[in-house]
Amino acid sequence: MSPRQIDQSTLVERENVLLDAAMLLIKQQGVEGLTMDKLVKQVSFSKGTVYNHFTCKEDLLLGLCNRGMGILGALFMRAGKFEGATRERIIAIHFAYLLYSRLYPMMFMLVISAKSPGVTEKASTRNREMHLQLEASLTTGIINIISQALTEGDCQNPNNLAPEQIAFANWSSAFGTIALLSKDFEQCGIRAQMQSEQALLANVNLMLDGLQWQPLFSAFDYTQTLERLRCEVFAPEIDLLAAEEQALQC
Amino acid sequence: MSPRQIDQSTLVERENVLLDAAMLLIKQQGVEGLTMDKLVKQVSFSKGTVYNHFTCKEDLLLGLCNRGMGILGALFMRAGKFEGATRERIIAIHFAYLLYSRLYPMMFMLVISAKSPGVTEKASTRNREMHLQLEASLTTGIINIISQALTEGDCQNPNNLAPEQIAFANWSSAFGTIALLSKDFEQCGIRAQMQSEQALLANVNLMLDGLQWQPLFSAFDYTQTLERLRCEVFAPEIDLLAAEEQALQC
DNA sequence: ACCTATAATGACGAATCGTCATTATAGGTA
DNA sequence: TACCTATAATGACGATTCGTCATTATAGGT
Repeated sequence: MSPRQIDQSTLVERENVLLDAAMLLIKQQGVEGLTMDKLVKQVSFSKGTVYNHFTCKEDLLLGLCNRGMGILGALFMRAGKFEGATRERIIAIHFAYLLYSRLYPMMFMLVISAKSPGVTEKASTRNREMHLQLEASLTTGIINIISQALTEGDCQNPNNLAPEQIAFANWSSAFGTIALLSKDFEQCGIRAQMQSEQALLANVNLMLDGLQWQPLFSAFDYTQTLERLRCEVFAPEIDLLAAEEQALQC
Repeated sequence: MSPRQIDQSTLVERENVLLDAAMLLIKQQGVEGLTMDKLVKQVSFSKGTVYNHFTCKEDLLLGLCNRGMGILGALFMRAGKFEGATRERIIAIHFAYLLYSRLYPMMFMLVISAKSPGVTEKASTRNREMHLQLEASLTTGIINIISQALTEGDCQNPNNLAPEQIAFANWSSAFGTIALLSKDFEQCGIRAQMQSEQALLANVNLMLDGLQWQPLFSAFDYTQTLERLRCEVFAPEIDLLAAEEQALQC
């Protein structure tokens, strides 16, 4: 009547094994290097079983994207707890996004392709719903800070934008900046990293100045905020990046 | 001594035939639907000849991307000639970029993948160089407006950014906004279009306000600028979009 | 009429995706 | 214990795709 029922925990275990292997393959050979056949070879079970977890390659990609959004959410959470002005907290979130894009460049890019109809249509309902949920979770975190800044008067918002519009402006700015910067990721090295951070800081501050979000860029030393973020909040991630760079020796 | 020399003009002719066919395939079946085999079937010559024009699929994609950047450059040129304040001209360029992304959504996205190492490495030197050249041409067009605004005092630039940094901020903002908006392109319709335009306008104006680029958003009716762009400068493109929409009946 | 350097062809091998007939397995039953 | 069955796992296979390269065709010169 109930033969060979599989344990739910081993199921998620295996899914993690698959995602780990896929991330490793991507790290080694790029997104194009990720192949279902290769993935099957890396793993202790067969192709059919893999396709039992992910209905198709697109579904796997969306699964990877979702895992990344989970990681990003955790980073945002820590950034949102930064002790300082609301504007500093927003900057902290932008910084977290930049860190994420450096730690998992391919996952960052996956967000784009995951949104393209070619992927979304083919992926499983489960992963699509999870994706929407994760996305909502990320944005509400940001909107909370914005709402607080609006009510407390930090963000004077002269153009009377809705909180969602402000969140969208932030997201666009960060996404665009990082995406365009990411082409320079090849030229890695501490210097390129610093330049990325400076460019990100410049762009986000322009936008926040436009919102009249106090204190304005000219009235506060936000490089200090960045320094605190590097040393206090995100020290582990910074170390991890440095270690990776050391390993690559470039 | 010189048998069977092919005419240079037929060569570019054929390349255009190939690019046309590729664009059509993408329009019909998405980027994933573009296949070298399908492309060969669509044109009057054989696979070997196709591979004589484009060394590999990535090279073809970069070729498409370059063609798109040429089109975009032409749009930017017209936008830059908009008669009005420098701030209006910058907004005109953002608007041109949005139009481009709506006219050729896939080409807009190609810029991202064309920059990924997986594509760049494989593409031919010729197309890579052309890509860099086109990119430079696009940015200098923008930087010219920025320089003018700086010298004339329109752009007060309180944070003392270099013109290149300002150009990067503009590009990032536009790119990020449009890329994030493009997921909504499926829900086409006039209303979605208007919303996109409003969102783009809101974001770019935040950034320009941050630069203290006169006249500030609160001191000028920039929806009027948009209206002029729609009716005067880019009427043909607007009509084209409307016609496409009519054809799709969605 | 013939020759030759170049251009065009498309059959092919390798690699990929996803399927599905077959095999293995864990629990229930006699 | 021996057997049965519903579910899980397997991997060989067909269908596509990419890119190559041995073969064929062609335009100009002699």
